[in-house]
Amino acid sequence: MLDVRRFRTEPEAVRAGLVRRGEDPSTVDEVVALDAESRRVSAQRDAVRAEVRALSNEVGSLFREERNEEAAELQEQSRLLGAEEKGLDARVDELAAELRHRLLRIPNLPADDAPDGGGEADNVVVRVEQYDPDAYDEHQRVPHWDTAEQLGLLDVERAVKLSGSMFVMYRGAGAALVRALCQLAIDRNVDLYEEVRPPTLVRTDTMVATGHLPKFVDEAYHMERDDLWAVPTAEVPLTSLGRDEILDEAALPRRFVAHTSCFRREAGSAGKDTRGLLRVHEFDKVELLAYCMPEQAPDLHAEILARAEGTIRDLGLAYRILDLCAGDLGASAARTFDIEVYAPGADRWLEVSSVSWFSDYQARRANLRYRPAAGKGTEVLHTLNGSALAVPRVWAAIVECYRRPDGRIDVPELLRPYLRGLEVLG
RNA sequence: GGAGGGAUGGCAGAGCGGACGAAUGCGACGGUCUUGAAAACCGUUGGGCCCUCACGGGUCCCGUGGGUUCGAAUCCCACUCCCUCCGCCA
Repeated sequence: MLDVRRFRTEPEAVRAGLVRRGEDPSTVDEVVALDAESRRVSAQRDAVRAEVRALSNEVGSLFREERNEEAAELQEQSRLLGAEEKGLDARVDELAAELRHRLLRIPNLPADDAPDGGGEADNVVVRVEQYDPDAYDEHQRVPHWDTAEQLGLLDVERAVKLSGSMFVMYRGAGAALVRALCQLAIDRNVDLYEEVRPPTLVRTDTMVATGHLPKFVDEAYHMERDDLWAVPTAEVPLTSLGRDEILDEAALPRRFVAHTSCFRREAGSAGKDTRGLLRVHEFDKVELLAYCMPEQAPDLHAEILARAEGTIRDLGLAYRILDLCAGDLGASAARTFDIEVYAPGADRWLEVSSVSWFSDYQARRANLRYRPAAGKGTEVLHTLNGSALAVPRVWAAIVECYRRPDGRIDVPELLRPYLRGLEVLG
């Protein structure tokens, strides 16, 4: 959520930011008007209320002095004011709710240095690593869904029997590989990041804090009976972990790493990327997330990117880094770098991590604050996050890249300790 | 799931219709004293919103939402959460 104050103090900047995203900037005027009206009415309400309080105190002391008639007179006066106050109060609530409703649906402003552009095609390729299009042999040009089914590592057919399309089941060494990848990603980050295992069913507030609600209701699984939502990423519980808390400056930055299942309905993407592991409803992911002061954010953004990238690099996969343009940024993000791995079998670049800086957008929704060591009062934190490792696509890229001429899969060096020394899958 | 009890400031804990943003204790911070520290003493010590360059002022917040009242932490209703006991259970 953007700070309403920005709408009053720099409406042009807000408008410009929304335009860069391709959003309709007319909401800015609506918010400005609502905000002005809301403050006007609440000031009025406060004044009336102050008078009622003063009168009531007066009534109290008059009764104590047994000057009952005078008291009764003031009582009547206060009653009338009370009625007026009630009306104003209702109006204040109404305006506040309306304002919040608007603000919750307005996306974050892109960072100044995020590239311009309207969509995917305008994203800037920052660099490409470990990729040589001519280096792949025929045996690596087999899609993972074929290889993995043949080797018994993946059982999509039975997963569909259990849960429907876009659910998958890993089996044997394939299941072990999932576990190995998660543990690898956690182990590489616990030096600095606190390991957390959060709940994966969360309340509505928790989903609202990260920006997944109300805008993206259709993307989320909802348990109606208990009014709980299945998290689409550990970002959701980790962001709310500190909700409504005030941290000391000395405690910052706070860093967390969490492995969770992630659930996504993938509404609107029916028929797209449906083969194998390209897009699934439920998957494992290890997420990195940090709370920090604004001035710490650039360094942390670089740090999280470096860590996510390091794991992919050390797994020996080809990848590239994209700087997302304003028009392609997620609603809550101010700046995002995507990491995409190259899958030679599917012959596609697969997004495996989105490393985002959310400025104070999520923190304001979550009411995440800190107390500066110097000065007084509280400030809103900044949040950042990125996938340390998202299993299905990395799993797929490994199966394709490391496929040997005999159709079996070499286990990347890095993962062998996590697979009891296993060198070949299948 | 059944039966009871509870929710107040950083923590502990009073208050149960009138001057209560809230006693008291602890903690924290500042000061006096001290070579330094401790002890003692004095003082300060929540957050949101609005107005103000500022000083300051107004208002809201005693789990949440509603109600009664001139006036609610205090009374009423609903909800949520927590604790204890019983049942069930990985």
